[in-house]
Amino acid sequence: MAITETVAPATNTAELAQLFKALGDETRLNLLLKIAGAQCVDGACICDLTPDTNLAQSTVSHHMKLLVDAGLLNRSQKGKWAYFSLTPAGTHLLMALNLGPVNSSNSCCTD
Amino acid sequence: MAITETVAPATNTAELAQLFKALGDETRLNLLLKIAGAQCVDGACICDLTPDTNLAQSTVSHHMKLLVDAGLLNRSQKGKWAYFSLTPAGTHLLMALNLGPVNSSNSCCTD
DNA sequence: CTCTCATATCGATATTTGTCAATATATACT
DNA sequence: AGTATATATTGACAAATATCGATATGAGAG
Repeated sequence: MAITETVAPATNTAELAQLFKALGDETRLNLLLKIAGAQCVDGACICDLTPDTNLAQSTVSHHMKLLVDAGLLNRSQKGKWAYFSLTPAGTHLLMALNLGPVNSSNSCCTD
Repeated sequence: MAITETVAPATNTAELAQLFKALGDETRLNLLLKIAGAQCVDGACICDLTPDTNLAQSTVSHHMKLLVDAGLLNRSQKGKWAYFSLTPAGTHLLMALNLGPVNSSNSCCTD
């Protein structure tokens, strides 16, 4: 049995568990899903994401780092802002789980 | 965006996070995958599963409970032994993630 | 250069979680 | 009944984690 390399960046159970751990927090899961929903625009910056959470900015920043480290999100600096978007692996994972607006036709922008 | 009911027993982000939390521990993940691999036979009992883990019996029992509570495993008592097997949701989830020996043709027993 | 704003990092703390040993429960077997 | 075995539950403890406030970093703007 091969741990899939198509769905996740994980190659063994330890890494796979780490990936699920990243998803296993409601705050992070909501952040991820919100970013998945923002794929049509430009991604999302922490300033956009923080208000919904009712958490401190530092806490949100910490969660984002975990999601990036898990290979689910990309981080790109644009001026003062840090924008986050799904990695291919993250997109693939959400698709496999039927989560988020990114489905088989990921042409949400061209509609 | 609807949280899928096809892949997971979860209906909202809190439950979904709980599901991922159940998967987000290497011990539990290994237990789950081993049980997935034992689907051909009769499921697996804790006495079979415990030795591999190098953990106390009570710890394994505790993890099994979490996996059952997450909706991933069924528990059935057979005499003195408790046997565990994947729920349909658990099977579906592993298939979606391309994990375990249970793939699109789940006819592992008839081979 | 200085000031401001967005984000990251650090240190501290409260909560959660994984683990074990001990005990309880429940199911056979004699 | 009495014993042995398989699993669950309980209580305790250590490690991990989520959170915050304070501070640091870094990138425009004036």
